[in-house]
Amino acid sequence: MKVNTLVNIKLTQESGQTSMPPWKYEKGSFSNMIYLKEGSIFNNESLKDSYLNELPVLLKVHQDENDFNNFDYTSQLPKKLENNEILSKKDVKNIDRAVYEKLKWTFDLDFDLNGFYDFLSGDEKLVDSIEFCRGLRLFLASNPFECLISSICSANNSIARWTKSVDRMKDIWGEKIEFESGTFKSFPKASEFKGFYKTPMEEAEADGHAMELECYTHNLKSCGVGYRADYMIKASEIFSYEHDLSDIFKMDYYEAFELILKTPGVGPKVADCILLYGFNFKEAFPSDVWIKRIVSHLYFDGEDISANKVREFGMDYFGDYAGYAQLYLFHYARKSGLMDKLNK
DNA sequence: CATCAGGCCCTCA
DNA sequence: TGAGGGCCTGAT
Repeated sequence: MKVNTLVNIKLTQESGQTSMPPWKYEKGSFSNMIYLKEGSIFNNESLKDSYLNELPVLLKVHQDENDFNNFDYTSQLPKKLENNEILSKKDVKNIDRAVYEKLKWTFDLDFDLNGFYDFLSGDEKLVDSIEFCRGLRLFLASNPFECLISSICSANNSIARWTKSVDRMKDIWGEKIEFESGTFKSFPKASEFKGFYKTPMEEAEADGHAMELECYTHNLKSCGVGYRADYMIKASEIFSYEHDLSDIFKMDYYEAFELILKTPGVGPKVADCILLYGFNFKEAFPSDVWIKRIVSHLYFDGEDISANKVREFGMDYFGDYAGYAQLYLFHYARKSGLMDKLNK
């Protein structure tokens, strides 16, 4: 299927947004398994039972180099459904529609990017960012819990490290689903996550120390998350028992911010990342040290501004464009060489 | 080998 | 209510 919309898929995938690691990249296509949760997908009762209204689908997105005005996508059902003639025409149609909705969500395709560029054009400090970032969009979470853990993992960490950690968690604990194009793994649910071992020692004790300690690698520390393992376990407990993450979809920004900020390992910057990349709250302005440096340089004459002041400035100055402004400022600074200059 | 980046939590004014 | 030290890992 072809979609005609301005978007740079590769740039969006590789821009380090904490919704999830980049998808599997092969021969110019990005692939990922997503779950369709719409209860109305199936008419067929046996399918409803076997998948509890969560149907895994492989989504593959291809874009020709340097043509950012359109892209192609295909979807595949799991192998065990492939030659399943019980799928009615109506089921197939419902699945196709749900896939397209998920695709639009993932790359924020309904956002009026050219309207945003009109806004940037009115700010002489931002107008150059358009050419450096053309087609960059939000990369929205397929799975809010994965976004929560990714975001906690990203704190005081590098993009390369947190993406590797999250991929490793999927590899160890994810549900394995076979597709014609290969095997994919899901991100584990909060209710499973809260039972994971934190350290090799915990894992070894549960196993009666049957092997050398270094052989135990199915635990959070072995994923390279360090001291964040504690935060992640506590966060998964909170969102298994006390709160349902999807409740955040029903809240306004301020209520959601207060709630998510109470999660261990989640401070103001991570909270805004979760709300922006996980839940599409575009008024969030995640303020990390880079945004702090860039905003200080561009709008405060180099004066050292606290992260909290930067956040307030961004939300106030950019309003509903705050999230996109943050995304564009970061990548503009990265690509234009401004970052290297500010790092001195 | 040492040093450093990175945001949150905790302690102490 | 804000300043500052320590945390864990991987890159250099």
